[in-house]
Amino acid sequence: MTRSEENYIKIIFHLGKSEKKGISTNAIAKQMDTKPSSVTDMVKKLSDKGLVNYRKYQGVSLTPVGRKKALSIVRNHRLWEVFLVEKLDFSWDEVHEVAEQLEHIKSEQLIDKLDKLLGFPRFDPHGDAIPTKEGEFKERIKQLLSEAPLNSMGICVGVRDSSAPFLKFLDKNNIALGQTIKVLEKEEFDGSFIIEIDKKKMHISNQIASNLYLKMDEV
Amino acid sequence: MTRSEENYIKIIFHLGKSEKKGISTNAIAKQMDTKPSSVTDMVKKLSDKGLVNYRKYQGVSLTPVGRKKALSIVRNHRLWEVFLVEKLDFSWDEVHEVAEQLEHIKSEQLIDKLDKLLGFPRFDPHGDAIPTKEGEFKERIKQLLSEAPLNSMGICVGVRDSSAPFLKFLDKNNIALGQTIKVLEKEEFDGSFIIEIDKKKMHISNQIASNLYLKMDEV
DNA sequence: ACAAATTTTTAGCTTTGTCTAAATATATTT
DNA sequence: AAATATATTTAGACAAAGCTAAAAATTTGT
Repeated sequence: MTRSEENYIKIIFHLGKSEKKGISTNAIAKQMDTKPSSVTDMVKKLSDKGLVNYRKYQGVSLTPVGRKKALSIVRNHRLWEVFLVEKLDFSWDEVHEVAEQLEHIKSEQLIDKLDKLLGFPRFDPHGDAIPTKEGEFKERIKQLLSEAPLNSMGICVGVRDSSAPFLKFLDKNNIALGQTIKVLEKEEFDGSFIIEIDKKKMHISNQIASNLYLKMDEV
Repeated sequence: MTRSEENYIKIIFHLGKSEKKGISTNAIAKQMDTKPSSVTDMVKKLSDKGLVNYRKYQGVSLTPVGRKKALSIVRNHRLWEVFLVEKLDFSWDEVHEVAEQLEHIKSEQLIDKLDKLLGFPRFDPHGDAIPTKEGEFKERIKQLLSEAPLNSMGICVGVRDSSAPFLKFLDKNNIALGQTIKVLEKEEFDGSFIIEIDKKKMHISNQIASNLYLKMDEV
């Protein structure tokens, strides 16, 4: 598989998660930053190779083989992201571009050993699940902390209110993107929560909880 | 610079170390595993870009800019080799192929941080010097331990006699490829040596010393 | 249901890096 | 120094992956 083929497969995979029907060449073109006509060409090639299902004008979807391949690329990408953040002190938002290159390195041994070095992580720095070597993959959902089930765990991935006072509050309380948060209790009276961050319990109001996005395990 | 251009520059650099005159397209073709005619095409392009000096039928050499670029690629390659051996437990002889891919990843920040993670190593697992970020580079020479100057240090990189008894002897005495060896004393009477390995002194006969290759610093 | 708008595909061209076969320079031998 | 051998370059072609412009299919609006 060429690098370009791998990129197409990866993007079709990501688009396919939200869309149940065939993915349009237009949508792919937008993501790949290329023209729809180029996509048509490539999609035909991928179809000939048995990686996607394609019928003219009807959009594209991955075959089981294509999906397996896509999962492997996503696995590489996310493992490298963990490496960059954990071992090389990249920050959260600097890793994507580099991981985009590293994901194409071809060596099964390399990925196995990298996985081991990192302690077999299950999630990347953005809170997204890392597919296993065998291709198991359980997507995590982004949701508001206030809507998360009790006793669930997740990673803080974003804010709804990005006003200065709110961000200041988060900073003061050591709540940062990428942090693991466990939802312990909900007080029905005022909708406030008790959560655990860094092995410390803390109490947050409903207003805070309704403005923090987490990536939670499906429970 | 494309990946292919980088590979040409790298190979011209390596060939240029032994050869003082222009490098022939034939020699490059052999190393690149391609045809001389393809080399001619590429070499013209590199010449247009100011990376090599080229006159028809007269061979090729790197310009200062080309050399700088080559050193950067060699630096990447060797740093990745150190990473693979030190951090991922690759063995000595498994690293080249993977490093060949990793060397082309484009991110200055990545290499800086990798360098730091590895503790700013000066030599790769094969005992070859790693060019500095600034492009300083002092080549190491492979020579027999028996011919190394006193008080010099080097890395064991090969054997001249590869018979089973010799290899067995090395194994028994914990002398392995990749090991750092310091030459302490030479006994003129029988040509034997006192060397230091792993902070322990040991005595070896001239016969052993004349069959071990080291990469030594130029002194 | 039919015209208009949009999406998708086709056809033909470009660039990069390669190849083969033929032509031309250089090197070697006698 | 001429003849032969070897090395190098040129010319023309090809595959990959992209583009533009035009044609065809699908979807939308009335």
